[in-house]
Amino acid sequence: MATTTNVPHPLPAPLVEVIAERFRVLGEPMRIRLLDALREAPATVQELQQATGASQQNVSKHLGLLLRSGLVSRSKEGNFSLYRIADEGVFELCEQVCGGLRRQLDELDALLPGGAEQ
Amino acid sequence: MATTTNVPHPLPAPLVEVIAERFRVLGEPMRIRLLDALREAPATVQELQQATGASQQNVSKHLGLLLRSGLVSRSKEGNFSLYRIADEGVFELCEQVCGGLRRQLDELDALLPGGAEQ
DNA sequence: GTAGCAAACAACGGTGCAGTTGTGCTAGCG
DNA sequence: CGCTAGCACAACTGCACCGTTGTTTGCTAC
Repeated sequence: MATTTNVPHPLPAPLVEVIAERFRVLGEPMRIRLLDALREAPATVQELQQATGASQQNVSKHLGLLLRSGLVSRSKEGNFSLYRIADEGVFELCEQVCGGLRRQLDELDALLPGGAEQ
Repeated sequence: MATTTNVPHPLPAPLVEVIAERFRVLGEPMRIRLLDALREAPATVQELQQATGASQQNVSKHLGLLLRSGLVSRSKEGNFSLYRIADEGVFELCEQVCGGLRRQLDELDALLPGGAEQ
């Protein structure tokens, strides 16, 4: 368990801003898709462009934001730029979000009288 | 650990949208502050208003969004509305974000020649 | 040097959201 | 019944951001 962060309880104002900013970076489907595409292996802008179906400029723009946020890293390979995941923790974040969503669905299922199976 | 979500690797498009939406809800400092204030105990709009320093309408608006997202729940107590955390998992999310930030800071420290202690 | 490709940068409409203002609704109280 | 308090909802304004278009930079090859 690497979650030894012991966040102070009355969250200091600057920390709140930083946390919110990180969440906001992840609050965009395109960026989630880019991170998901990078999960298997590092990729160039072209490959990510094909994987997401977005334009080159759009992909490059979101990658630049992810780069500034420290979620991905870039390495120039000759004529190409190779992007790779810099913080593997994002996937744990996504999984935890999915866990929360699953919990909500279960609660809704419990409210349905006839049961929701099938 | 309840994080047994086994997210599929090529994330389906609708799931991406849902995940991003949840992140976007958390991508606002005011809402993080509200959740943090609710961490100790359920509270009314007034108490949260004093805790955050925002206007009553603004607090109510963000609480309404958190309510629709299923992160908080509401219970009418006579003349007051009592809000409480509905999904405790958000705090784990915040802690993991803080863990990622800590990792980035450590990497930056390692790059500083003279050492950054003190 | 010139042509060509990959990626980044800059500027621009369009959209969505944050915060304010104003109002309505329900619960308690004299 | 009339009044006040607490909260939610609707309309509005300003701003920030998403995605596109056009252009520029850096590198490779001829």
